[in-house]
Amino acid sequence: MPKRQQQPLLNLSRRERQIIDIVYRRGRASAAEVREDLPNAPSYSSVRTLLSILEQKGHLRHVEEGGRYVYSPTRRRENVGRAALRRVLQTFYQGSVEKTMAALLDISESGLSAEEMKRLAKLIEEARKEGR
Amino acid sequence: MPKRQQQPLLNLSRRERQIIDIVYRRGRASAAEVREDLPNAPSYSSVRTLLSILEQKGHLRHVEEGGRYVYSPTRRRENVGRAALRRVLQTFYQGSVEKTMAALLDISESGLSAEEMKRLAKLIEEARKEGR
DNA sequence: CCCTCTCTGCTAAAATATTCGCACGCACAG
DNA sequence: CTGTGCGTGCGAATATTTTAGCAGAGAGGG
Repeated sequence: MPKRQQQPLLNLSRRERQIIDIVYRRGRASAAEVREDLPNAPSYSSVRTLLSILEQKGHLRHVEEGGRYVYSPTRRRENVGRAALRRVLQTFYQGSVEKTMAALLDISESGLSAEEMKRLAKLIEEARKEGR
Repeated sequence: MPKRQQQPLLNLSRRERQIIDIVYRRGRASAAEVREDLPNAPSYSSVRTLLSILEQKGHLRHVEEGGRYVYSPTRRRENVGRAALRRVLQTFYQGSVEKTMAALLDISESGLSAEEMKRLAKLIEEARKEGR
């Protein structure tokens, strides 16, 4: 059985990380779009090179669309997000889900709608019932 | 006003990131301890070099203790954690606190105690009242 | 048909990061 | 006092990352 690497994304270089983040945020993106979002954007050429590398490493795939390449992640956003959450949880909140959630609530000054609050309360209630 | 960099930690190289993560997890650590936790650990000498660099960049500080250097983060774990959370939130959950929390609950198969559940429900309730 | 624009693949230089060896200082046991 | 163990700082080789230039292909306007 091939040993699965737990956190492939943690092995990326700085630029690679920035780029893959952008692709995850957007869902899919062309080289030009990625470049738009890059801080201290290098040349178009450089961006393309990095995208190729990321594809070669298996993190991205592309489809041709109107003559240009549009990239998207190979791993589901959901799974990668979970891994990232776990890392934050362990690194900054000593593994405490409660602490992390408190921080999360704190972040959202922008406001959770009453609707969302309700659904969240329900989620927690359910989790409790399931004895998790 | 000096322009404050939003995410200094995002500008770190791979090794630097690994190391600073370890220091945050442990709270404080000597070069030897950091080395223990490093995947594919390089020589002790290399670890020390990286620690110095991180200190020079302002991410770590050290105190001498029993003749050796013990490093700790300069920025509060709390703040850095929040920034990291924000990033995950934006990158993988489209900025939805609700989605992120759902994922967080999902992660914690290990179990939240009834106590924790209760406190969480309360937190959410409070947030709601505050109309956030 | 020809020119122009935008894209890709390939290649190589430049910049950074990563690694480690060596010399020196200090504490302590013998 | 002297040798040994452990830690630091410095300097430099090596490896990786990052950048960008150049040639060729295809689409579309005039």
